[in-house]
Amino acid sequence: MKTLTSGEIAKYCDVNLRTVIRWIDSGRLKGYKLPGGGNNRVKEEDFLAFLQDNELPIPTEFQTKETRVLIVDDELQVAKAISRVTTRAGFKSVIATDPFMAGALLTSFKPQLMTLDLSMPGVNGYDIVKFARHDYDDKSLKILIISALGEEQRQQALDLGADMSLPKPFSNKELLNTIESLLVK
Amino acid sequence: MKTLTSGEIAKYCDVNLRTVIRWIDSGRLKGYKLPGGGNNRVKEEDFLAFLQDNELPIPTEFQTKETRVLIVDDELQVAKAISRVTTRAGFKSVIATDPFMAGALLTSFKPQLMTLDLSMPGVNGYDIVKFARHDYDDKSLKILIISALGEEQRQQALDLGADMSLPKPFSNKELLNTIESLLVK
DNA sequence: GTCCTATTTGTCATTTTAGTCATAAATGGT
DNA sequence: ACCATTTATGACTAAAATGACAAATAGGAC
Repeated sequence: MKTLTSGEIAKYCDVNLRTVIRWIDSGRLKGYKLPGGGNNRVKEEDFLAFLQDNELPIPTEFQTKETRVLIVDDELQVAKAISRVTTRAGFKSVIATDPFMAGALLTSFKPQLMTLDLSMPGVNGYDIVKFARHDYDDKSLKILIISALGEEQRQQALDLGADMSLPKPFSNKELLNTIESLLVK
Repeated sequence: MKTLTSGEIAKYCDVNLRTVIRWIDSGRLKGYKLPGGGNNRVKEEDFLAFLQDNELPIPTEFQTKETRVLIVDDELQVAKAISRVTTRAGFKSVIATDPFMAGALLTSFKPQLMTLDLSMPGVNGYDIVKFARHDYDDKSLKILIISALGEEQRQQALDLGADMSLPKPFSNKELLNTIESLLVK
């Protein structure tokens, strides 16, 4: 069970240490004292409850991190099919049907996984993989290639840094298995 | 996460503390209350949003020192020509030659100004303008249309929310004057 | 322009809360 | 056991909240 010191809470809430101690002493923030001389400790769950009850902003470290999936495919039907699977699996899913939106969503939505159709008009899918691996800051992004192109082209994308590939057409089960295998940490 | 007190905001906005508290209480300025007895805190980002929304002057402490320009043009020669002018004028300049990069750089580089070529293969320039005006958070982004298309098409982009347009070809002087007129605050 | 009204902002006194400082104690690591 | 860092505490200072009221401002109507 993770606990926090008064000083840590002070930093998280951007207030003075003295203030945090007063919150604890007054009972507004539930905590307990160590035997030694009375240093305070607060259970993480109590801290979170405290933040919620008082409508304080929740530090990014404590935000429940949902898993986000970005689906890049110019065929809306295909994209929606993928989205249905990922949404049902509990992932927050967003669709980009053109390269501009793909770029915009990648850097703003910051997904943990991106499914990428290689054959989109206007942009080379390989370039997107290259970008993600060289000029994008989140190297942990998983890239799943979904393409009707041959094995050879899909392999090329893998060589550039994509994590897996799936030929079109695919079954929902295949898709889900592949995605979940990529997202286990 | 940096936060501000009501007093700090009062100083920044050169208004009375009482007034700031009323702004927060009325919901005009988003903030939250500390558990103790209700001292207010405002997240820095909320304060900046508040300043922008109400077109208040931004204190020097919060001003972004450099001005960033994103140049979207699939013709690298043209893009570089624009970049030379903007860089020489002291702006940090970045080039996107395809729509994916345009999207990625718009949301990560967060430029104050974007020059946009309307006729790029793969994506409709109008859609980019629409995105910037409807689904993008920084409404203060200036959009300068640069296009060889006719007056009519450029006007259409302006109707969608672009700030100015410049026909191709253009002189460096024209370009610089236009950009600087857009960036004066 | 003047007058009127509604709204916003500022002032003041008071109470409460938060921050500062110095000192002592506890904690974590070696 | 030792040391560096962090925390607790009390006393004090600074800052913020609040209500009541005054002043300033904006917008209409004339």
